[in-house]
Amino acid sequence: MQLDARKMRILQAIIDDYILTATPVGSRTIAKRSDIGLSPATIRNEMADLEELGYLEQPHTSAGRVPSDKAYRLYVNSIMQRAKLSDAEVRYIRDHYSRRLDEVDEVVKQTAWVLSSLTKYASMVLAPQLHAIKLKYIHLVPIAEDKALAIIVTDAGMTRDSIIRIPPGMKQDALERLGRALTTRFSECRLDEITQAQFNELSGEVAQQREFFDVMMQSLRRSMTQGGRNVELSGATNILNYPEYSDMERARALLTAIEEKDMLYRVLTEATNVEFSVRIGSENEDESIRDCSVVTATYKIGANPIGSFGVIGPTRMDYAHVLAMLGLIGKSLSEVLTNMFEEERK
Amino acid sequence: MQLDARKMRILQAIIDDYILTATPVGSRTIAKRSDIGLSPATIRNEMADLEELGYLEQPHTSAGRVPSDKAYRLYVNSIMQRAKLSDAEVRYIRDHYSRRLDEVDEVVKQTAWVLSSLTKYASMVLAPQLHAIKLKYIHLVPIAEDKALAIIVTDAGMTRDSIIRIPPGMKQDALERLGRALTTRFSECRLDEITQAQFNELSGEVAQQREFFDVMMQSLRRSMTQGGRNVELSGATNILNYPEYSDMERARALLTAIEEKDMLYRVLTEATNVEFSVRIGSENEDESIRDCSVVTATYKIGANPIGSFGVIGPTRMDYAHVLAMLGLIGKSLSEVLTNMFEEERK
DNA sequence: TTTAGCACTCGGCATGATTGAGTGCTAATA
DNA sequence: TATTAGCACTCAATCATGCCGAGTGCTAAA
Repeated sequence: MQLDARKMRILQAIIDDYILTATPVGSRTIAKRSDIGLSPATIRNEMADLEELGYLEQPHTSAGRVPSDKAYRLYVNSIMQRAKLSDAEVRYIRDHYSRRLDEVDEVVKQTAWVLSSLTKYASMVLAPQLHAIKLKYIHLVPIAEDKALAIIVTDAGMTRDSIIRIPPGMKQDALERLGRALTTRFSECRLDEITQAQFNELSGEVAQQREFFDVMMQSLRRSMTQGGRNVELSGATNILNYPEYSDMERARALLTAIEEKDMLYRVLTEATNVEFSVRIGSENEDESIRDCSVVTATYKIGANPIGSFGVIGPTRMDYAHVLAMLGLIGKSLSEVLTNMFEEERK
Repeated sequence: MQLDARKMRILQAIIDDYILTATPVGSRTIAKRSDIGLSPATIRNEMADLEELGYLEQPHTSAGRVPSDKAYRLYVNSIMQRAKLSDAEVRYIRDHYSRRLDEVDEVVKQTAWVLSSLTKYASMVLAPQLHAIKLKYIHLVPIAEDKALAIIVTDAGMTRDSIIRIPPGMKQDALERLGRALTTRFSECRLDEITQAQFNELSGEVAQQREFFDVMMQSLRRSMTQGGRNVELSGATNILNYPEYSDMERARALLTAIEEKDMLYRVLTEATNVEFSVRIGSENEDESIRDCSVVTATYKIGANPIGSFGVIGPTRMDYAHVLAMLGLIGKSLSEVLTNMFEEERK
């Protein structure tokens, strides 16, 4: 069902106004806008049509109209124009990412903070899913009679290490051979996809070291997974500023759901598959955020999408603006993280 | 100014009632309690006295009385009896700490969760301040031509390691000598107290390696400090359940202050000096929590107090009960962490 | 097809009366 | 002298009431 141009314009005007004011908008308000040039009565007729088509809703007779989720969806898909960030915004973001940042945690927190303070919505950042990154080398270096250092180097130039106990009697050259064998077998594999089963496929001398292998993988995997389920949150209380949450019960329900983080983790991991995602109200899987919108974007290390981040806010969100911000922040975040690991490689 | 026994009993009755109901308590309510045996009129006289002495406050004429901060202080210091946890509570705590927990982060999160879900207040846990822990050994082990592994072992049996580049031409035995020199000099020192100045005191061959030392210390310190400023938060939205925060403005102000975490970090680091601490309303340094109470306790690794944790809630908090919980949780937390690092030593 | 006009709806707000919990004071009582 | 009953008074909370204004739908005229 295609809407004619006039209905489109009226709908857009209603959405624009509602995003700004959060109060149901009436026919007079729209009529007064210079660029429409129709009387309230005409607008009323059109509005009645739009309501019938499911784009508008009336909280009660004698109130104005409110855009429905369907309207926002149409807005995001067809009406909305790409927004441009203000100079101040661009500078703010640039500034925050040009600072010295040398801990992943810090960058993640920073991002959450920048995002929530710029958008005034609740922001969330999924920590990098390092376990999803690809292996390049495994080195095994003896450091004492019964201990060795296992070092893995990944795709993106990141290294992780871990001290492990080695079986008595294992000599340096055996260790080196094992390292090489593992490297040829598992190079290009994702760390979380390396299983015992795959190890068992290996034969010869290497196959003897199964127990040793298990311990090593567990230890390495742990140091990669480190904080991988972590969701950094910022500005959750921002939502208390929006009149749609002036009702305590609603506010509490949403805040509680956000604070739990489980749900956010679900939403964000799913969102790691698409560069940008917009979920409006009832489009959300999760019950507790069916009256909010969630907008997310992904970030990368090198060329691998490795995590996602975004905001939660009322459905009358300024989608164009938020998307523009997510774009720039995602770019900056990816750069910083990529540099961080590249540098580690040296 | 000592209160006579009867005033004491009346005050206690008022506090008990107010903690339960959060509504100003009147003379009739107290008189009806079987164990007092006085008429409302008498109680009124006593209440007037207590008000004059600063233990009670009246929100307005014709309302009942509300205990003042001073009253709670008296209650905590002199009236309150040591509370006993219910079997269910003890079991709940025990259960949560007997699970397999092998990441510090996890234990910290767990603690915050247990605390907030049991108390129904907002809970906070300061991550272990590992930089405050004492050094035992420094080992330096060559692993490649230009790289070595620096390993430190602490007091509590914890180890941390870090790969560092070594100056060209440095041989294995020189490395070992340096390690020994550093160990004798810095054993028993806190990691965050080792400065370049102290290094400069060293003389001979070792003193040549100043740059190398700097890099190493920085790298080690970073891996110890890891997450040290972190404050884990849980159940912040619990405070929305208390009628004292049914006013949106107040609720938002408090939630925002809590969410910021800076203030909590300040409060908790300070609280790491005393085993238990109770700060009632205006006793709090920080403006934003002058109408709450903060109760904290410390936890240890081995014998070293290494962090603290606690709750934030309305001043009419059930102090005795909360303190009992903090006691048991602190004990469990200390045990788990101590085991964790002891085990690492093996 | 558009618009002016009109009757109608309904939430929000100010007003005012009522209620009830609680107080302080005074005078009687033990 | 300490306690208590009685009474006048205060004040927040609650509820009914009426009014206002923003907004609608419908009809008839342009």
